[in-house]
Amino acid sequence: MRILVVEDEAPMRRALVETLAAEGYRVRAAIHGPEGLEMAMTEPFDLVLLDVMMPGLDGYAVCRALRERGRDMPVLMLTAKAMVDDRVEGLDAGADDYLVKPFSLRELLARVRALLRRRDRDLSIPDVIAVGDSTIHFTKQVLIREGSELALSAKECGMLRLLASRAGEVVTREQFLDQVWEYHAYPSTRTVDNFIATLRAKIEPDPANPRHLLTVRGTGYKLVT
Amino acid sequence: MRILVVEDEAPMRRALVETLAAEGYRVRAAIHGPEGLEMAMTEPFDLVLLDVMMPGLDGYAVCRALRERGRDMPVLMLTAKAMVDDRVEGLDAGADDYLVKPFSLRELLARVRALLRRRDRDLSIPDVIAVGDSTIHFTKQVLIREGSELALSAKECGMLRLLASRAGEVVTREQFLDQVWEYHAYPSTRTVDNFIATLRAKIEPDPANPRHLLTVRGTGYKLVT
DNA sequence: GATTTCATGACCTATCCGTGACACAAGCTG
DNA sequence: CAGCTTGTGTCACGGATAGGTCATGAAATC
Repeated sequence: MRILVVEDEAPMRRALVETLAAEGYRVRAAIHGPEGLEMAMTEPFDLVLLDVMMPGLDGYAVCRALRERGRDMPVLMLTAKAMVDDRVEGLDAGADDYLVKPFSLRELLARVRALLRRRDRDLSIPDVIAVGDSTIHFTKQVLIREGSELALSAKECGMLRLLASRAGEVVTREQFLDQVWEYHAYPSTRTVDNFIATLRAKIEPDPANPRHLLTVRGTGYKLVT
Repeated sequence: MRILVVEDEAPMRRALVETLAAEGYRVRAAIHGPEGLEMAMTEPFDLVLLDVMMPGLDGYAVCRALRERGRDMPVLMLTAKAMVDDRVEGLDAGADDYLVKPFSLRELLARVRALLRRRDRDLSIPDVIAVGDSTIHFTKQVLIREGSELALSAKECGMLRLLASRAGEVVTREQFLDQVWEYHAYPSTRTVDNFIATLRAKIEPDPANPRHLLTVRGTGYKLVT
């Protein structure tokens, strides 16, 4: 398996290359966006590891350019930010997965393996989804029900996105905190419950008897569309 | 779960030990690198909490020494620095996760839980399994039989997961309590029997004559798919 | 500085879990 | 084979606990 690493910071680049090479991957490295794009266009790679924060052409731009030119190999973004908004930009740009710095080497390898294993599965979700009689527009951050438009806050939107990406599956409170909240912000798990309440008030016809945003006692919540 | 704390500053060390102990973890502390290394090599720990900034043998060196000697328990680094170079050094050294000071104790606990859980997940079984004419979805926490969907409680799901990961083999009541229940909860072994009964009611066509969830008298239970 | 958004704690409720009691089944013993 | 013993099935009740909800305050955003 051939992997392209695009990372401008030398120590991190070296660490990535060495780690991946030690696992038996054939690794090549680019030191900035344009070089990475050039290499990805002219050589065959099975996966691209892309730092978001680079001077000049950043990770998003490189990824977008790749997709526009028809390259569909999985792209794993390395970002210092965990906010949903950034993920949205990355997903729009065509990234397949994210790794938030600082990350462990094991985690990196696990993600790389996962992407290579099921590379043709589309992890992104549509920008517009239907839940019951509601319609949710993620980029607009609104929910439309019975003709009226309700605004969704950033966290509400992030929670819905996570739930929708794993529709029918149980999402734990810790997973919400990991994925939706900032890397360093760790509110109590009760905060999650409160957001569920406000989401229910907006989505459910009868919030006291939820039919879409279900509680799974002892574990978390799940979304049934 | 046993946790080793290696931290030279007394107030921080005390805070860590007390917080973790209050959560029910069995905690031991070392006041400098060599002592921590010695303890980690001679006693069994499930996780190591390692301060980076210590006089003499620093956290990176301790971590690297542990890995070189074959210890592979998760290591959580505590660092005051968020610089890339330091992260890279930590990755090289074999750390699994980072906490950048100052951090909240809640965040600490969340990361500890996450690291400990990651190990349990390696009971790698498929997300969907078939038992008799039932289908079990673990991430959805449901059991489907004859077209209808039955909810599984957290404990029920955990017991099934353990049984399935060792299909055909006998699982003792003690093993159920160890793996499925939380570390500080230790109910009587009869509780296990009760859960078996409710599982049979959901899985078995004729619960009085179990064909899949079999009793092994004097030992425990086993799952035959 | 006003308004929206987020975080926390307290109180209440529903329910799931844990226990003990009893009945019954399976082994063992003589 | 009868009787004893030990282990398991089942049931119902009480209590612990997780989640719903609300009010309050902090923080961010404009």
